Amino acid sequence: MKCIGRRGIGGTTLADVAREAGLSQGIVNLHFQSKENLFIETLKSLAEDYRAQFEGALQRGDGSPAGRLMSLMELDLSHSVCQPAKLAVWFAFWGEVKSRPTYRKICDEVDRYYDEVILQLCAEIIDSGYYPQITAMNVATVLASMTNGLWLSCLISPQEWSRHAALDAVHCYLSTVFPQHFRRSGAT
Amino acid sequence: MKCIGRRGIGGTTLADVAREAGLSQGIVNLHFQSKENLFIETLKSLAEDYRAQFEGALQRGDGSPAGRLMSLMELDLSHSVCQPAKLAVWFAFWGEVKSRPTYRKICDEVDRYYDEVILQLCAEIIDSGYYPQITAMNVATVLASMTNGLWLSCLISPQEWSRHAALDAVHCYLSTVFPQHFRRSGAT
Amino acid sequence: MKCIGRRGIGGTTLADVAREAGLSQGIVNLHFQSKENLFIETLKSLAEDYRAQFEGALQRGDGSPAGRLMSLMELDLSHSVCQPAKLAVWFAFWGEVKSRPTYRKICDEVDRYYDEVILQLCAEIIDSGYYPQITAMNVATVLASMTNGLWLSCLISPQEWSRHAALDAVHCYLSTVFPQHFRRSGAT
Amino acid sequence: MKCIGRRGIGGTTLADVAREAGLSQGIVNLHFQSKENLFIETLKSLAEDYRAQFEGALQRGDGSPAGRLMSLMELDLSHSVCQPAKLAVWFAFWGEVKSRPTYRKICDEVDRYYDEVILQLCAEIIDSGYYPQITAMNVATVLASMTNGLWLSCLISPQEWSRHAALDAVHCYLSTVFPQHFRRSGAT
DNA sequence: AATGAATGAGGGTTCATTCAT
DNA sequence: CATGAATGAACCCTCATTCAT
Repeated sequence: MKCIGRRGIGGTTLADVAREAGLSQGIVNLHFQSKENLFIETLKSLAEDYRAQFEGALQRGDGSPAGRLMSLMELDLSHSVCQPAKLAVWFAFWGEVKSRPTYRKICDEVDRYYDEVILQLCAEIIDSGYYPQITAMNVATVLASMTNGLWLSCLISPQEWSRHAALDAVHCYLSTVFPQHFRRSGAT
Repeated sequence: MKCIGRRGIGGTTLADVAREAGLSQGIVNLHFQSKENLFIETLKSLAEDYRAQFEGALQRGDGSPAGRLMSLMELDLSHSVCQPAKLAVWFAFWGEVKSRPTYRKICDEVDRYYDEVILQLCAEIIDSGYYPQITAMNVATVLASMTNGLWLSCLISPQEWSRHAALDAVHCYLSTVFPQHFRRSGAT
Repeated sequence: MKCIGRRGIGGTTLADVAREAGLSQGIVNLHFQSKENLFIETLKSLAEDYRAQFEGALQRGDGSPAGRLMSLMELDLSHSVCQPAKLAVWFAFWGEVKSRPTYRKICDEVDRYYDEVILQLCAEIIDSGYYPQITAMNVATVLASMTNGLWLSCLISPQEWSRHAALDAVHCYLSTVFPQHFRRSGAT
Repeated sequence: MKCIGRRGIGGTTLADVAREAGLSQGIVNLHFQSKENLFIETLKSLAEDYRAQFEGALQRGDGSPAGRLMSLMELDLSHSVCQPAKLAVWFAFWGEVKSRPTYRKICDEVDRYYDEVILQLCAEIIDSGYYPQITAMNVATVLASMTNGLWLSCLISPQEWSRHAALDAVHCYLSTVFPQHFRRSGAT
């Protein structure tokens, strides 16, 4: 991941990886069979890492759907997830998704699970309140796409981009659509 | 762009490009000096193309800030912008942004202009209504990041992804934050 | 010649030559048929130029063999012949002589003529004096090789190399072997 | 060196070198990093080889300055140094000296050391005799340039050129300028 | 007579992969 | 298990040469 973050996927050579790991070049192929497979395992590990944090965030909080939803949003905009070095790796893989079906499959799986959980939480929130004009699908779509989009800003203009402003925007949005569940924070 | 869409940036060779263009390999370097420069020109052209459509969308509509804002959102979710083949190229470049400062500069410029216009439109909408609890910044952040995020979904799960559902989500969001300017549509 | 002097023979491209001449690339081949032929014509021209100066030097002076010989030596160490830019071209061709028989033939012709004239002059000098222990061949060999060798010094260490010191060495040599014909100059 | 001798510097390809060495093409760059560096190492090796022979020649002989000087001259006109194949490599590099500062530096170093030693030997000879009209500088200049020039003859007209005639000329010259140290040989 | 866009072979170089040790 | 020298295919790029204009 360090290498991909530094030089991109196309610019990463097995020699780089071996050097970074302090190992010989041969051992990389011995363990991963091929460069392609190394990348796939990297992506899998990246996905698994994210999923673990995701599960952790779900456990945290007061247990209410709104709390868990907020917890997930905070994760997506946390320092851990938003580091440009890590995001660069995600975008590197997304950039190859079109031409590598295997990458797409893994990314798709993460996305699907993410969407599913968000959708479920939104549904629970709507069920436990009175929101006649809102569908869970609409809110879930907005939330899921927002975080992805915010990451792009983080990647492209890292210095100017403020995680707090983003979190503020998310909270503002939630308090607008779900006023009964999310308290209005003072606008910054 | 065809080649990048098919094979990614790393997988695109000058031989591919030349074959696709029905020309000899030498002529590519004669006109573009280097592969790197060819990619930069490609990105510039992509950015210019988007900008042209962007300006076009700004002119369309009834001229009101709300109309223009909606027009931009419709553009971002239009068939023209959302074709996976085109998005693949954008993501291919975003995937390299971290390791190629030149790519970042071009992408950043597009983003900056986009954000600026959206922010201005939101500010005008807020000025022409009564929205004491909303800041233009918050709404602009949500909108800008949403479209980027929706493109990722379009890229990763193209078959399932519905542009209309996304547009619906955007409209739902706008009618929630700006009820005086955006009529509530029937939920899908 | 300018191009060869700057970049060497291997580094000279037809595009360089055309640019230097302020002409199009096509016209070079139209006139010279091929790059190889252009180089051959260049070498021929270089040889002819030298030969013209050589003949000129032979006419100059008082007409005596000793005077003509000295005149030739002065030519070889003159500013016109010793300019590094020109010498570089000669050495560039000599560097290719082994692998290009045509180059060798031209260089050989120049050399042969040079040796022949020098030898003849030395013979005349010996005949018109009393030098029982000297053969014309020996002196001619020394003189001919000296000038070639002095050029190499001029090429390799141009800044430190003094044409006057070289000329001094030549004169010193001649006054030693042919004391009746060359006056001893004050040693520098 | 074999390849350079056969095809010149510009005509030598890495494929040639690899084939000559019985190795793959990749390994050449693995060891030498670049073609340019391969040539530099070649020139260095050539220079070192010559220097080793030079030192060897200095040790040989009776130890007197005159003996050592003659020994060096004999080296320069020896079969080992004068083989056209080797000279071709030297001239190939000299032909590029103008456009390759690195080549010049290496050649210059060899030359400088050579000149210095010859000059010193001449000075010692003059000191140990009575030569009021000769300067060490003059003789050193003649000797140093002669050998270089004789090499050119050897390269250009190898078949006709006789090392013995050249050595004879050198000896004749030395016996003329330093009659007390060099015995007059019978003229050929 | 002259142009310069276009060709395509061949160059140097990189790098995933193999394999003797 | 591990190494790293070696391979060779494929890359980008250069450039002599051609040819329609």
